[in-house]
Amino acid sequence: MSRPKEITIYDIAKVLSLSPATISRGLKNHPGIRKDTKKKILSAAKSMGYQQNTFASNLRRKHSKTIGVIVPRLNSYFMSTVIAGMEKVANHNGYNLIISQSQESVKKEMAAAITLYDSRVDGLLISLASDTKNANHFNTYLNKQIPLIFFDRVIKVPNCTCVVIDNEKAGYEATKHLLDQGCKRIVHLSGSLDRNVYVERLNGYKKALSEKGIKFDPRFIITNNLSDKESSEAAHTLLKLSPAPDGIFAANDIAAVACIRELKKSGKNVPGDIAVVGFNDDPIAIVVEPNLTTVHYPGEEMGEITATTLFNKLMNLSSGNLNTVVLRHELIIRQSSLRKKIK
Amino acid sequence: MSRPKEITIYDIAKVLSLSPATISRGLKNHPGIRKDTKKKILSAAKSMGYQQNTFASNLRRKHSKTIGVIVPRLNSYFMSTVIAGMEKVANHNGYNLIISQSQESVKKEMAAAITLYDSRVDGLLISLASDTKNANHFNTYLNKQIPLIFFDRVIKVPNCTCVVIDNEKAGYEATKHLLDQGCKRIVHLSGSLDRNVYVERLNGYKKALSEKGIKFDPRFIITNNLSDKESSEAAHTLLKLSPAPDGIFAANDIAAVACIRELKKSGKNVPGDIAVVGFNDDPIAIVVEPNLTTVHYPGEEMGEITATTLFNKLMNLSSGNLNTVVLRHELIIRQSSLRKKIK
DNA sequence: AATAGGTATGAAACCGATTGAATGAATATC
DNA sequence: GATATTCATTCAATCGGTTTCATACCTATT
Repeated sequence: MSRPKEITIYDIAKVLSLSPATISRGLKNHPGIRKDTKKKILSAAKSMGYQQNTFASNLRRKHSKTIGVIVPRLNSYFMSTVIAGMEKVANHNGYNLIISQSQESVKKEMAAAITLYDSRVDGLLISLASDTKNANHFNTYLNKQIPLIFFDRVIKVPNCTCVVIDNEKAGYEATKHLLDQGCKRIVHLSGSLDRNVYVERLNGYKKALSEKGIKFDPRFIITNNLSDKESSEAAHTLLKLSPAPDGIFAANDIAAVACIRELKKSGKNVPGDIAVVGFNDDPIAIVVEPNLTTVHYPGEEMGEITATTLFNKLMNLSSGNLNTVVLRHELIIRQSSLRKKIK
Repeated sequence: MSRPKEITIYDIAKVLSLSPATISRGLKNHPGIRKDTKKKILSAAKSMGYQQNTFASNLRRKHSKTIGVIVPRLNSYFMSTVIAGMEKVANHNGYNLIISQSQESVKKEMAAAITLYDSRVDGLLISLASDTKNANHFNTYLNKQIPLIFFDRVIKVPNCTCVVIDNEKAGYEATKHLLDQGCKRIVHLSGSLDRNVYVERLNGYKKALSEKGIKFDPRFIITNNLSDKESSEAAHTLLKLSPAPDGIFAANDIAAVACIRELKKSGKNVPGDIAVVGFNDDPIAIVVEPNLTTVHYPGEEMGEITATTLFNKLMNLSSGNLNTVVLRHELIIRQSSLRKKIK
């Protein structure tokens, strides 16, 4: 019943009458080992069922071949796509991914940071919780010079790369598009204004308005957690505004779709009465009717690039020292905002 | 530039003039250490910024406090929800989650199994790739008695628990519902028939048909990868069938929604001409028009229960020895299949 | 006072791979 | 033929926490 004993390099050494040092070197293809010895070692290892003990190796080499990921939530389309991209790159480089959810809470984010630190991750990829105000809880990493990469929901920290899109520009484009469609009173549905992504989208919104000479009206900004539930409520709040809004720019697609659903229920026509633009290009965008105009945002690519940047940094490549990586985004115009023919 | 040195229990021992053994014991609340000594140790550890080296600990104790997860893909709503549930439970028990994607390929599944084995995971949670035929690549785990739990896409392996829903019953209910709505020629859109979930749903479909005395027609079974793309094509194939089908039972919601979209494009009325039922209850189900009738399937709960079962097994609780855990599912009836008033 | 029992701590081996320095053998150099 | 150089392998220390066994000290028992 007891577990069969592990095969170690000592066992192999004994069988081949060599020293453990030679086995270790042979196994990792060290140049100073003769080719036929290597071959013998490899085949013995295989036939004996040797599997290396990562702990011993990690303990000695002081790295883990593991990277940590902290995200607010795993179960959004965007986030799972990002992580799929990271996993691909990590796996390809022989690294493992340890994933933690902050559940949008700094407290859990701090706890996760500590746990992952104890697990001696070689680097950390982070998308911040909605109520995180600063990066102090990552100081242990900074002191130890363990690379930190922020993606999507980022914060400026010296020597840490951020991987983002140009949220302000995207917000500007989304809003400008609504204005171009003849909207005059655009509501912006936003998330926590502690987070760059939402502040910047809001700034883009403001910029587009001011460019058109439209005065910014704070009553037209509704912030919530952008969930289906709270956004449905927001839709009703927004219906009571007067003068009535004729456009909505929502900071994610879930919120936009919730609004469309509620507006339709209340007998409004989308885009006729109210045009709607979302953000993310989730799969629901092409399912909702009318199809949702939204900002496309390359999730998998963001994951891949974030992970690649980390590896570059770990290998001391200059490309790992970028301050910010800005990915392309694209406003995808569909029916939910189209009041005019596209010129 | 060099990394600041790590604080070890030896450093603490020196400062407090105690032995490393005492520090180790004090830190983990060993009963044989005096209370005030413990207090001293704890406070010194804290003020010196001690963080335990997991590798050293794992090396000695021969466990990793890490569990491995292998899934076909991360970026589906269902799967990310399952993993969110697992992460919650793991985190709560002080365990980390290492996640790998098989990308629906046995080869990658095998590679992931090896990597995770090398990482000495304490247990493995698996949902199989679409082309996996047997569980031989998990033999190393079985030999070492490392617990394996399969979820959703499972295979029978001695001593391994499976966490599933009753797919046959769900398939039966979905089909029966269509029959009750007056459908006579129901197409079943299925995935790889190497996978239990799809075979069982198909069996349920067959059972419902035979119960109504309807002869099973293999031309009415279309199998593909259930992606949006292939399912759109399937929709066109199915439109050419004669006699024309009047119902579709799709094995996931993505496929069902793709069908609805294509059918509508071709001028068909859903549910009037063709009633549609999906599987999974993805968020798109309540966005597509008409809203999709589908089998609800508790993702987060499945993740939590799978992880909990593993922990029970690790702690040798009898509840960890169940052969199969079957979760509740529910057919949620919405517009896409409703041709009659609900009685 | 001598012995037993219990408690708090320490010494040292151990987990298994890695690696700088040392060794020995074979080959090259003058 | 003696010395230098190269090559292949080994020695032994190291990473840092855990754990078994031993030890020292104190209290309780007779």
